[in-house]
Amino acid sequence: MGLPPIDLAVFKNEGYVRKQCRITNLWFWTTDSSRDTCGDTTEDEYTFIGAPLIEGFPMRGKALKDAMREAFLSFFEKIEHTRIQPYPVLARWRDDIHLTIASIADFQPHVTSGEVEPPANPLTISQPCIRLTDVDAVGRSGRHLTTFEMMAHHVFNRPDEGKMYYWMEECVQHCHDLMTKTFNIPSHEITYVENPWCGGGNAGAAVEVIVGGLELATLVFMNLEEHPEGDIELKGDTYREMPLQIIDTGYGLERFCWAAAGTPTIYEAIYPDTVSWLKEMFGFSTITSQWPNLDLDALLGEMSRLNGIMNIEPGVDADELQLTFLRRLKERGIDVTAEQFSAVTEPLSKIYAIPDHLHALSHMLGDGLVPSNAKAGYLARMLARRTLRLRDDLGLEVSLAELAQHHLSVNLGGQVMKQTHDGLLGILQLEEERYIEMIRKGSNAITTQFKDLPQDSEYIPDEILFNLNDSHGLAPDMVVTLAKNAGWKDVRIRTGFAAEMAERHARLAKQAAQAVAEKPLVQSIPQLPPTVALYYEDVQQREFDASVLACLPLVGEDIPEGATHGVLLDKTCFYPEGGGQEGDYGRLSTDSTNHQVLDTRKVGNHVLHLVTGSFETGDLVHGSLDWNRRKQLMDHHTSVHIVGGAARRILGPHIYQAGSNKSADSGRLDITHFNRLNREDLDAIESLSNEIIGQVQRTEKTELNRKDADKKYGFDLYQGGAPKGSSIRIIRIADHDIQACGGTHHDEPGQIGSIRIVRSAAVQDGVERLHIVAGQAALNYARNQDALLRMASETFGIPSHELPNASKRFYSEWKDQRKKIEQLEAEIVRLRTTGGGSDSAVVDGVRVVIMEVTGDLKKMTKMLKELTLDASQPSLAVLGSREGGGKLMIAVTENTIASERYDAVTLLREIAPHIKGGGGGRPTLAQGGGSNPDGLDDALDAARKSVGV
RNA sequence: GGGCGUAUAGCUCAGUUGGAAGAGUGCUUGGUUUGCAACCAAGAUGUCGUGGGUUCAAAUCCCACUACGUCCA
Repeated sequence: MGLPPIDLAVFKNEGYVRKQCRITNLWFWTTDSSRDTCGDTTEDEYTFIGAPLIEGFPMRGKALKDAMREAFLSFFEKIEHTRIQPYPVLARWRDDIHLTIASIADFQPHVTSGEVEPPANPLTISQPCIRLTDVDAVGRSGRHLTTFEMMAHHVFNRPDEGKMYYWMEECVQHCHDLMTKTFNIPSHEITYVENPWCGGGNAGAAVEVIVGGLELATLVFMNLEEHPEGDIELKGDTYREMPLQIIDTGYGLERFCWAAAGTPTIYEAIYPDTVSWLKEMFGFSTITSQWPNLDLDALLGEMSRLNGIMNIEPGVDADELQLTFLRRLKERGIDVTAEQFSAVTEPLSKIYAIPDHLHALSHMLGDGLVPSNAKAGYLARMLARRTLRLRDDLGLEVSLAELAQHHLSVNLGGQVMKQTHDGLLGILQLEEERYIEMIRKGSNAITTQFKDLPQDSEYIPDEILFNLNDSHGLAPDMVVTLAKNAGWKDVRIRTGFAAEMAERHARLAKQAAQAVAEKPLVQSIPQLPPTVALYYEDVQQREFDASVLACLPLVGEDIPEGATHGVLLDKTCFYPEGGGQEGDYGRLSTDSTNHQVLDTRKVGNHVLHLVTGSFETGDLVHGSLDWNRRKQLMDHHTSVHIVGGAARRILGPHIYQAGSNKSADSGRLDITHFNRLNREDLDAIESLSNEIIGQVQRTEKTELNRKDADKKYGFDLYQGGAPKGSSIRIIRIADHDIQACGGTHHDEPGQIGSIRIVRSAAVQDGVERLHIVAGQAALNYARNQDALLRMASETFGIPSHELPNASKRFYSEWKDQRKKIEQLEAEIVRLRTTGGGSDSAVVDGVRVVIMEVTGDLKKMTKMLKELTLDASQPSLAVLGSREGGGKLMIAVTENTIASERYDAVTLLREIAPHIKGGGGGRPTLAQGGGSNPDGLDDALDAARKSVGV
């Protein structure tokens, strides 16, 4: 069974009739009984371009958005909806998405699952969203955006608890009233299309609101959840009703603005100042003035209309697409040549995309995101680089920071964000520098990789393009530009390459997605009540009595050596590994048995003690913690919070925890930051951290439900990642650091003693790892450092404070002396070979030197250079050494009678057997070694014999 | 989270199948010219990122680490 028709009284009262679309087959409601398309098809063109459908909004840009948003929100406020402030665009409360992609994302997963109360009910909101999936179409299509605001009214009904606010009838009525009364849209311009929605395991009936060919809003009635035994079938899956019935609406703020402005594209409605600023900078008027008869607004308007009804598949050939456009424009009375078309639309599509990208960047960085080469930060870098390329393609002489500054003041009205404006511009300045560096390096990579490619080549081999893109960040069309500058005048990309590269990336991503599931520690956990956690009530407690509920043999791979069983108790003060804090160790004992606890883990709601033997179910056990370890873990965990807060105060509001680990030896804290940290930064953070230890008396630990926690502290609370469940445990160290955390912490920060930041390392670009030691570990670290210094200074026989200078001096002396030795060795060779001694002879005009020397192959090479590199004295040299099992090296002077007469490799092969070895090389230089140094004399004799001296 | 790549002179980078460590620029000295720039010649500068391994022989091949870059999710 599918969904029943959406047959509402409100439609009939407003004069609507239900019809089926002849193109999409969807059912829709309209006041025009002759209408046979639903309004959102390949035959329904935009009707509002040049003829606005929403009246009363003469302004443009930010003022228009502000007025439109206010009209929407106050409309719903008047009918009992609570206005909610927008959430950040960085979805910190979720671990499945980086960016807020819809208003409902604010309430997923905990509110939509029914676990947590919504902040208000019903509520209205205008939520800035970012979607990067269609980033390629932005600017080209006339309507695509990466950033938009989703205006919404949401309702969370619980009919089983008697909480029913409103459902379809009222929802559609509100929507219709808004459209017709607030915005004065005539009823006949509005169609309501029935189109069921499903996604993420939920589904429900849905209505699309189409005005003038543009989908302005969607009303979703989410009351179904995926279930194998469900009796409702949608798109191949079965669903059943769920207790929560949610109204999820989405009204596109920018689309409303467009419909009110009637501009050729959406960008002129919402970013008019930026568009004209960039047009002027680019010199757009000099292009259009070539063709005074060209009606630009008509052309762009028709383009948008065509884009609205044409389904442009990704990967479609650009030339072919252009021909289609030209043909269809001509049908509509717009006569434009291919040359005019490209000259106008190409720069414009770039100009349009820039403010959109800046808007997304401003929001992301404004929320404290740091650009990076991985995760969410990469999305910001990608947008920054796209913007820079658009700018470069247009040849604009303006920095990214200047563009952003313009955007912040013109399109965001100087809005205050989490990140400061200076901080934001500074980050973009850095990004531009990296971009320039990437292009510089990329140009080098191109000349290297193109080395074997003839200068008149037309196509670049696929492998080179893949490689340049993936390893050097050079998109194919960028490669073409750079290659042309470097002398390959005719290169271009073959058709279909872009699609193939996308496919290749998709294939690789698919392979990577096949993640390995972790093996469980035990076969299965029996049905038991959750373990009572004593470690929160009193973090100082180290002894307790409990009864054994189950003792299970361990089966997983990730178990400590010696552990055989996992023990479940009714209660425990052993902290299980979690939130980056390692598990407790200790001992469990009864009167008769006594086993070590080698680790503690969490399995569902249960704490599993990994022990060295078995207990009987029902045993009463006494547990005792390895207190030194626990104390040290708490030192490190509380320190990590304190250091994180200190870093935020010293480095800026973008500091966010990207991960952490606390072991007995040390703590690790990964923080987001746009630069490498130097020792001065670390010293400042370290000093502030130690001040906090002295200043803050108590660590405040509270438990709040999620709704109140979000309201009170915001989303910076979730430094350690998105917590599960409706109840949030909050650790507050005065106003210095407040975060949700499930770990064990000192009641008094002073108990840590001292904190040292040992060093920092880069985990990835934009994420810096701080290594921390605290308490006893800090002391141990200092002792170890002392020992290292002591050992080193004992070797030199000097006091440790002279180590830096002494080591510098020794190192440079070592270098000088090594050079001296090489020179002397060469000198010895020279002396032994020029005196006419037994080592040197002349055979038919070729000097022959055969002698034993000391040293390895490297040294022998130097000597050979001395002997054979002088072309005025043709020479053959055979050197032998007893080092390392015996070495032989033979060289002849190149391009002389010596090299004509003698072959170094042949001679080497002839004599090498005497030292039981082999070797090889080139005819003028051969080297080899063996395992019988005693045979060296024989080998050299054999050489003398062969040459005839 | 996964893939790919890079690390060689002060700087920017070549280095072919494992077999003699290179270029450009900068530096020093000398010369020519001189308003500056420039030109010619000679010379100096190397832990081939670190640590292991394979080999007679490693900048080169293998492994680990460190630093950096880049693409995808």
